[in-house]
Amino acid sequence: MTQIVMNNANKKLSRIQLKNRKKILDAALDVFSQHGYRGATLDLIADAAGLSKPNMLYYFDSKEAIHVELLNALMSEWLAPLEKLNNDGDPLEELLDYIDRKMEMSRKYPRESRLFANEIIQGAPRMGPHLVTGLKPLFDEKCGLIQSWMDAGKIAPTDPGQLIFSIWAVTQHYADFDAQVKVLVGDDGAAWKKACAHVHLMFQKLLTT
Amino acid sequence: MTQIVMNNANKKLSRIQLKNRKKILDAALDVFSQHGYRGATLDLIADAAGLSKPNMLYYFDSKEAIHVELLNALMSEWLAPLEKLNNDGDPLEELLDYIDRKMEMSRKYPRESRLFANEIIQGAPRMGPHLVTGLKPLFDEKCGLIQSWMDAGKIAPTDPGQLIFSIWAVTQHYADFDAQVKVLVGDDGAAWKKACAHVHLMFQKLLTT
DNA sequence: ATTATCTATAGATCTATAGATAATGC
DNA sequence: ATTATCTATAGATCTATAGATAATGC
Repeated sequence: MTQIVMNNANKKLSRIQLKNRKKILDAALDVFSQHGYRGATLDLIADAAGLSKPNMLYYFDSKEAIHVELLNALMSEWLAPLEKLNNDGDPLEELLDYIDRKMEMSRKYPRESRLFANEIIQGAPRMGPHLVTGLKPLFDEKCGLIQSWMDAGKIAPTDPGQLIFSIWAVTQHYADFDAQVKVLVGDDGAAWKKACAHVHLMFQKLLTT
Repeated sequence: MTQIVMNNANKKLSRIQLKNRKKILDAALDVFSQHGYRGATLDLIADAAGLSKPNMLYYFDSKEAIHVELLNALMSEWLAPLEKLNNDGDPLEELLDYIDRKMEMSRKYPRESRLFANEIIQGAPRMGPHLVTGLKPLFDEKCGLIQSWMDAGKIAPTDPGQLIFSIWAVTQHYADFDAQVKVLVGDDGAAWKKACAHVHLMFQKLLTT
């Protein structure tokens, strides 16, 4: 199941290759994030990409290859906001900025959030190794940083790992559970502003004494 | 797609009927919550239930009928903890109790949480009407109650709806993203206690001034 | 008599490939 | 010459049903 994909970077791609691969990946992101891996079909993806099914398989070896490519790309995009968290500025500001960035990502990239959520909910069958090799080291490093801030009395003490979980949970909720949020409070700009204000306030209180 | 299922309650079911339906629903909860609707197959469910596929379809008309039955049952179980939130006790205590109940449910019923999450992430294709008729009225009612507590100065002011979202997000995260939580902090009892303590603290701070 | 289960399979859907044809780059 | 696209279809998987047989309740 889990397979290493040699993403032969030294093979030059023509302009058409690049353009069509991009179209396919964008279409696949639509379809996989909405239907999950199994619910997605090559027909749906090909239609969305505006290509025939066999032509699409000229660009990618298989359905799984498309999915793996998406998850690879997603992992680095997903880690970026956390990577930016560092010791340069004021700890509280750093963390609140991180939270704001995550809210921004939820609004701008809900498909990516749902792709990830689908994968994790189903037990990370194709992403497990990525979590161990990519996410965990970064997570541990940032937990250490946050712990040092707490030890120095710069922010209120709590468990750093659990803090990160709760940030992820709250911010990604707006992308992943959008269908529910829409039913309950609508999805106009006003609701979104309330959401941002609430989330900001919540973590501000948590992190100050 | 969306269809009303007349769950003829006046048709008496034999003991075998009851037992086998229960076995099927339990197996289906396993399979649907892990693989999503499309990823689940009748073969997987029948195997898990210990019945042949045709025999299973003697008890339920179709794959979708099984899923609908699960979602129906889920909706009431899912609303129960929120329903208990009322004006009897101290507002802060009421809310913190609700949060503790939700954490408990995440630990005890992760399959139900994931079944629900799968459905919502994919746009609630089979549950949309349930959300409108079942969840929304209760949500609105409890938002009103929480708002009245805030107005009376019993708890710190914030948006009641967003408060409920953040409670759901944080508590359900431990069930839905369990695969990720396990990779990052393991899943021993110690990690769980930390989680409960963190979540409790977070909302306690949020709700007090 | 009614309820429950089994074998066999129809019919739909889905991934992937074979092999021919058209378009493009040098 | 190489790259890209198309038609047609093989082979696997999946939902659901038909129709026969076994088990159970009165």
